[in-house]
Amino acid sequence: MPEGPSIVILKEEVQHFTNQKVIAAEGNSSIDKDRLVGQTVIAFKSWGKNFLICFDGFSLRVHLMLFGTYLINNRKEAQLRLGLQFNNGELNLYTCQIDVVEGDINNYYDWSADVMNDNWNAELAMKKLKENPDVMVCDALLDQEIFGGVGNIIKNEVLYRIFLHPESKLENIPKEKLEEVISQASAYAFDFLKWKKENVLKQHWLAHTKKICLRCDLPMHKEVTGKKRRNSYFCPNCQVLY
DNA sequence: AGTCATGTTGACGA
DNA sequence: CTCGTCAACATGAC
Repeated sequence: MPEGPSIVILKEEVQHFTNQKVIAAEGNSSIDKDRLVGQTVIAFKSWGKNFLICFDGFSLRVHLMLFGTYLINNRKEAQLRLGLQFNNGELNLYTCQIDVVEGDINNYYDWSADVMNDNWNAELAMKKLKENPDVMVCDALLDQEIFGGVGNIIKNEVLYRIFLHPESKLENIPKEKLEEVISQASAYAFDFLKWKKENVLKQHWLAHTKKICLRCDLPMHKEVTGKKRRNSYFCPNCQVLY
């Protein structure tokens, strides 16, 4: 579910509920569900891995974390976190974190930091990378303040694509290579989106979960890297450590 | 069947 | 105070 492109898909799949009024709201979420009833959805948005349901004066911020799922016009046995009923169907959210954001959502999110947003700003990302010289690139890619929407799969695939070792420190990486980190973070997110829609995402993975490097035939390394302690799949032969 | 994982936060201790 | 570490949450794919 949870990387940025999956949230973009969710947003697209619920577009027919835009301008619809909430008829009923249920589920075990601790937010005030009564407040939602009678409210009209103004827009569905996404910021990185956050799915946003915008009403007049407030929004719901939904984060699917690692195991979050949703069903449209369908239900399952699992505990319902939040279900919204509309006249033309229902949206059911499971295993997610939901908060209320008061006021204008634009005051909470910088759209230029979301790699899939129309306002994504590569120059700003470069500025942030320069401000963190001692950070490893594997951590930088997962930093939602810099690359909103990038998750562990995108991280691993981007680094493999550009022949860059996950433990390279930003200050040691040549400027041209840093530019590739930034451009591919966004480019791969859109490839991910396309492949996921076609249900062929996994077969396009070149690094993530792979045991052998398809470029040099040597074993891939699976190793927890960086301060964020996430698994990196990489080829120590092909991916340069700066 | 057991293992692992597309994520994040907060508590705790050094 | 700050840093690192770890538990916690909860589900589905292989």
